[in-house]
Amino acid sequence: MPTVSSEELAAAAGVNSAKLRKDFSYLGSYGTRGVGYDVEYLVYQISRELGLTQDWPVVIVGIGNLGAALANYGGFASRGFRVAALIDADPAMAGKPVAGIPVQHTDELESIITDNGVSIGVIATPAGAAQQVCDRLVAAGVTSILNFAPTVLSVPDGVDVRKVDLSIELQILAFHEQRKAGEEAAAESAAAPVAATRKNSATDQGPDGDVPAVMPA
Amino acid sequence: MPTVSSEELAAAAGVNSAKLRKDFSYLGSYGTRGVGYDVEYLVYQISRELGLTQDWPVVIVGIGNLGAALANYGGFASRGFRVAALIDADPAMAGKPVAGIPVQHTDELESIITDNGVSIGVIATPAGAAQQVCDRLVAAGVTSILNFAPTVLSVPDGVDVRKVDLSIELQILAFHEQRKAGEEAAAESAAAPVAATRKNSATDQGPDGDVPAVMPA
DNA sequence: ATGTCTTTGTGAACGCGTGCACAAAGATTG
DNA sequence: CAATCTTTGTGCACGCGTTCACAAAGACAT
Repeated sequence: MPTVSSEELAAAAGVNSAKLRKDFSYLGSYGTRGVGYDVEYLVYQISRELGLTQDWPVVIVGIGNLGAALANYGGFASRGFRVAALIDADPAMAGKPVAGIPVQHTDELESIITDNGVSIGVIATPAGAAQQVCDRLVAAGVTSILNFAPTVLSVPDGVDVRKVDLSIELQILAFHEQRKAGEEAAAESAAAPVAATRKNSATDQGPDGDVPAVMPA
Repeated sequence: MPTVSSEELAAAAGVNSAKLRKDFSYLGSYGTRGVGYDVEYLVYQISRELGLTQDWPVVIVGIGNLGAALANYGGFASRGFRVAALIDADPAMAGKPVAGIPVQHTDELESIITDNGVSIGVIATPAGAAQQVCDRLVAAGVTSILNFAPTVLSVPDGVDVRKVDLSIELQILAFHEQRKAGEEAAAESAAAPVAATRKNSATDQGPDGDVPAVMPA
């Protein structure tokens, strides 16, 4: 039976092993003392907790470049997501297959949501159409929305919205880039250490961490 | 002179006003006691600190759906980014304009980087090509990379990488969706409160916050 | 000018999460 | 079966960031 110790996992993830054990303990006691964690069982338990073992039908609204990119993105299926439908307002798109799935017209939105029991919607429309699409999705029963349009959506209580701003990551890189340049001509401005930049781990390639808490766009 | 108080800003952002004032204080003393912060001046100071007042030439490598979507994305220009070039390995793409910018062949990569003084590169290639493209970008002088390919890139010290995984946000939504469903059939599993989900503010639509620290993909 | 009122900037206290350190548990060996 | 060794699960202490609370600063009214 293949196993891993918290120590090994912690080293790989660049975190403290005690923290990792404590985090796992919230999911239950899945480890064996003196041995470690059964890899397969652990993966299953974490997958289950994260909802990866369920099948999540999603609809993508707005099949432009971004919508098409999302439809083609392979990472969805492996994470338990199933693209139930692609929806676009352009009648010329209707019926045309993208990533093997025929695009349907916005008129069908409500029936698609209902018939497929969709609770997660992805908005990849232009900014102007986003709120309207959002309202229709919510009215049809969607309770989670992933928004790629550059607008803050307003939704009723009980509906989750996550906004993805593709330029924010670039901005963070530029921020670091600027600091790199600044260090060469170092110590030009005396004090003002600017919200201490903490580096989590050497292999940190993710969002979160290293971003100032308050910094409006 | 239009001004804002830390109290107003804090309310709008859903944070504590003292924290906001302390954060601002790291940038210097830009407020006036009894009045607040001069909006225009504050915006300028924050913009400058974040590097938004500089011009950042970027190259986008891999002009598929995603690359094209990025090239068309309006949010870049307004944040100080300038798409210096679009690069693709497909010779058939060469010369074809995307978002008004002609696509150039991978052969030109090094000269483009050098000639334009590009320090930030965006990788939107398939997973298989990403590391190779990354190596060439770095060799040519790029020191910050935004990676949309589903691969973890390895880079030398001094080079920043940020990986954007479009499915992670969906996964977070699915996680919450699952918990919503679980609450109805509540208290089925006794204890195990699972890493307490903290909600930052009522209007939180952003990444960060509300995500478990350790949770491998 | 003097007083009052508002809001900043920050020292100090509090609270929470992280990491330490160890007892308990179980595997493994003789 | 006893002894030893490894690794988990967790109580506790420390440290850091958030929040409180207030003195200082400046605007504005009288």
